[in-house]
Amino acid sequence: MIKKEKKATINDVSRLAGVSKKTVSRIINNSPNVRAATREKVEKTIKILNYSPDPQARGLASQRSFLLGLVYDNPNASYVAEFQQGVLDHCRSQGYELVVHPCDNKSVNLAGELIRFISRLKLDGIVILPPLSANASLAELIEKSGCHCIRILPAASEAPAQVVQSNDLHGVRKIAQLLVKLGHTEIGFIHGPKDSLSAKERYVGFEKTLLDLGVTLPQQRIVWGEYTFDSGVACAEVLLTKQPRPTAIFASNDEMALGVILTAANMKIKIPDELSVIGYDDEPHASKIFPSLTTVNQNVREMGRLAAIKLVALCRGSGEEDEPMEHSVMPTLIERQSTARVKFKF
Amino acid sequence: MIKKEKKATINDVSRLAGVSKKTVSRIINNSPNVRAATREKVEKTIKILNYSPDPQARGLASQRSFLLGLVYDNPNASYVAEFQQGVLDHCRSQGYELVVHPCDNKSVNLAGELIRFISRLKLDGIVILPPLSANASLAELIEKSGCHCIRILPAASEAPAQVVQSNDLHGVRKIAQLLVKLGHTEIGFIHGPKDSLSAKERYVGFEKTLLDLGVTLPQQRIVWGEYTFDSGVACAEVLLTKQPRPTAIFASNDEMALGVILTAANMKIKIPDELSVIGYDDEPHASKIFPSLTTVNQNVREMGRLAAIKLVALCRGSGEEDEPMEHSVMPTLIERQSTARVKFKF
DNA sequence: TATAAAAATGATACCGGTATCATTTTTATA
DNA sequence: TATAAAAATGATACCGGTATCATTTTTATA
Repeated sequence: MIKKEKKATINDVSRLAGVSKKTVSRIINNSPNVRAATREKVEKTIKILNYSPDPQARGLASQRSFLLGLVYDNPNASYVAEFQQGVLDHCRSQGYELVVHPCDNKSVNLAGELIRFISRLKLDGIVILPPLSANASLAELIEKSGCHCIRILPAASEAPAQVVQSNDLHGVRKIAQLLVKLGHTEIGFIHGPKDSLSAKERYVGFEKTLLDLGVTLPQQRIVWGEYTFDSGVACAEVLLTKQPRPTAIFASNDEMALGVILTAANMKIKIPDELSVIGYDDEPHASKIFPSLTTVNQNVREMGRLAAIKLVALCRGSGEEDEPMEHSVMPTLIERQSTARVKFKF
Repeated sequence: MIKKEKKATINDVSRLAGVSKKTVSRIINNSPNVRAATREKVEKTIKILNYSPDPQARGLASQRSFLLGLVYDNPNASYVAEFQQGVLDHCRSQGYELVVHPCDNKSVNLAGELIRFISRLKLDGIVILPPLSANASLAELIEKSGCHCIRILPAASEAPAQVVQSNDLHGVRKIAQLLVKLGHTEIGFIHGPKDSLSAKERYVGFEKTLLDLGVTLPQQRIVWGEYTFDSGVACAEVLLTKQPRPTAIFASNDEMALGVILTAANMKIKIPDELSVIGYDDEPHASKIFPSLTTVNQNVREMGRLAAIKLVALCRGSGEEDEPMEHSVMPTLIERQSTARVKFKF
């Protein structure tokens, strides 16, 4: 039962169908100007021979590859994995495969390296994840090299043409609303890294929404973290030792929120009775700790799917004329145990 | 400063170097029978033109692709991401790129789908992660289709030829030794899924080591989980309500151990004073919860690197003759806050 | 119905490498 | 030094598709 039957080629198909191989090629590529009868006949033959075109040959002849690249330097494995899954959700059914390419944001010749990667594999398109995606000139360079390029960015940051946005504004608005609804007025905020677009957007949106709801976020309640667990610990220590103590802390990502929870535990501060904590990202473990973490799910997989849809459309050269595509993904607030109505003030 | 200079081809190199393109090809592929002087001359020319061969053309002509595949159906994103990173550590410097291919273990025609994936892209080799890797006939089928294949498996399970092993035996031995050293004799064990090789190996090795150290693991202290958080919660409830209560629980993976920790917290059982908990995997959050989790790090990235080394060697056709390669990766026990010396008995 | 224009199809070169086998050059042997 | 064997190199076909442009067929118009 060895299935080592030789793969059918375009020549086999054209011979059996009684047409030229160029016609078969037209049908494979959905070119116009093929009679319906011819198309049907050839498609039947393709099915009979179980033919599928050789991507390498196709690529060599047409200077394409039917490969997409995923470029990232992201410490958050689950983010990358989920995104990757979303991309594959769409692109595999479209005949594209995905090549993953982690790289180093601090690398001296990142652009050169990426260009080489792209040209070596003749990638049809790539998706750049944050924080690499913040580098607009990098994306420009890549576009210039003839490779389509979708960047993942927070909502406010850029024109939506080659961008898929996570609507962080919406996410932090929900958070601010929740905290105010629960009666919190003394709120601490842990800011993300200075060069992070999402960090900035989360800050701006959070503060503005609070203000709209009549709550101020004073400077001494804002501390700067690095999106890491350790920085979360450090920031929490600062916030929780200042008097009066805040009754709630919003950390700009889950990683730092976990640091807050740990620090509170060490300081015997009860969550959520004495302190509400909110994160952002809904990492896999956010629901599996005690107390489980109230946070925002970015719907990363959906973002990946959207990015793939846009990218494949671009590669097919049909991006512009079609109806404008969805490009912003709404995050979802997820309430868990780490938030509660204010009981005391300090 | 647009760098749209046309990519140099093998013809450019051969012309400039004054040799035939077949000779250039020989040098690219490290073929024997090339004079040193010729090689040097051509290599200089390659450098001057910044030439690198087109993988598609190469693949089309030689029926290879210089692509490796990573096939998995693994719920643990960080495991996959780390492994992926390890593979790339090696294979990128060797001129190979990585195509990721998540798939569904329960899919009816998994084998067929994988074979199509491989033949479409003419993958040179693939790595299969657990639990898919347990399916020996799948691997055989793939080998038969002409694609090299490395499986990741627990140590005891198979001949090391096309296998990279995680030495779970070593890991659980360390765990048993730690628990006994801390004075535990009333130990609960949460078994992994029935069809999981690692689950079985962890159980067998753990029980045997305990026995060697004079501690028995009675049947009623063994409960069956599914490597999921929820099953960990359920198993913990069973173990912690039976009298006498165990003073320690080893859950076969971190996910379930987190369930134990949560359950203990809900039952007001203090960790580690009243209960020691150990997991397996060292997931990213194991160190970031309270109490932080004692567990075993599998050195997944190193396993990925090893798998890539073996796979690339196989693809080059040099797997057999060389010195036998390392094929078993030793895990590392990591002691954290969730384990302590026995204080009470129940 | 004849003819022009448009649509459908095909012949052939080509993408950039490697494989095969022939030829040339070098080295070893008589 | 002549000759045979081995090593190095090259000419050409080929991998399996697409692009270009020519040719054939169909449709629209006079």
